[in-house]
Amino acid sequence: MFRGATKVTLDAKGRLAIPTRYRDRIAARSDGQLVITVDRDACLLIYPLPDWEEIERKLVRLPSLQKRAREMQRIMLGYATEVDLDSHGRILLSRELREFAGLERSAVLIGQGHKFELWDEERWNEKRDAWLNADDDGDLPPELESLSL
Amino acid sequence: MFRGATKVTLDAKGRLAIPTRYRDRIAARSDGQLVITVDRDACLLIYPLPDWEEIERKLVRLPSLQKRAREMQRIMLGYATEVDLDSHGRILLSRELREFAGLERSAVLIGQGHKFELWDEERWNEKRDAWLNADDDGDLPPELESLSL
DNA sequence: TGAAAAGTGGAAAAAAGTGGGAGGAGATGG
DNA sequence: CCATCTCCTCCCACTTTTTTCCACTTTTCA
Repeated sequence: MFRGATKVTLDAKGRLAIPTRYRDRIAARSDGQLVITVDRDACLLIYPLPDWEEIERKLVRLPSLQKRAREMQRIMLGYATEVDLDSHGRILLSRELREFAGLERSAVLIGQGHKFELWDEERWNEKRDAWLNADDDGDLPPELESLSL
Repeated sequence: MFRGATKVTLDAKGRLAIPTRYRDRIAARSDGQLVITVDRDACLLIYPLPDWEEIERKLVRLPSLQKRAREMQRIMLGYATEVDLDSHGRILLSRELREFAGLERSAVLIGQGHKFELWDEERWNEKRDAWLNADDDGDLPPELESLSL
């Protein structure tokens, strides 16, 4: 399980150092191979290669007559880029991916189970605050209401 | 069961000494491994690893189509950070977590059953006073009204 | 009041992050 | 089709951060 939020910085060439605590797991799972694609919420998704391949199989099987499904497929597959960790544990984000997610220098890497999300720091803070402050008296899904933390 | 409120101080590196009376129980339950994440009320939650893993299982099972559920999941999993007690019973709080909870130096550690809450002292005092002074004649949920203390 | 335990801070060593430069592949235009 | 230029990639070196370990201070309990 990937967990936890880490502030990261992109250098002038668009390189991003993966936090050390994740590297062993990535090396073990996919020998340092990752796939990056885009998400609806203007962030990037980063998967170890085998996990991505599973997603990909599901995507391809989507009924391609449905408009929404085709759109999803086009976008997620279309942006999916395979990258390797360099000798210092960094990955290179293509210009296209950076532009899509509005990434300049400061970013936040969020562990989400079997994948990561990468956000421009400012966008992340805004979204997070919006989610936290959302007033949801009464309209919380029952599964969530009853979840005692 | 963790109980009681303790004033604690963070040092310049963001380290926090766990009060001694809890250490044996933490060592027994999780060999000194804790998971820290964030709460909606701008404080941190601290769980022994096995207790957190149970929460995590529940979170992952949430219906991921529901927007609110996904948001909760993103934030709680996203901030969840695993830490170990050092040789002096201290844990290190990452910059990200400290910033989220507005933690500087003075903090309050609150025992809450199977977890702890960690508050910036000033925020805690304000919130506590606000809760105590809240006037809620009649609009308490029935579960609470009928609870005889 | 003294001894022991806990709390606190700091220094040194190790590791990670960051940036720059050289070499090479591919693109572009003559 | 070749020459040249640009962009990308790989590698090295330096800086900063993190971690670990130790020492001193403060508190607690006998």
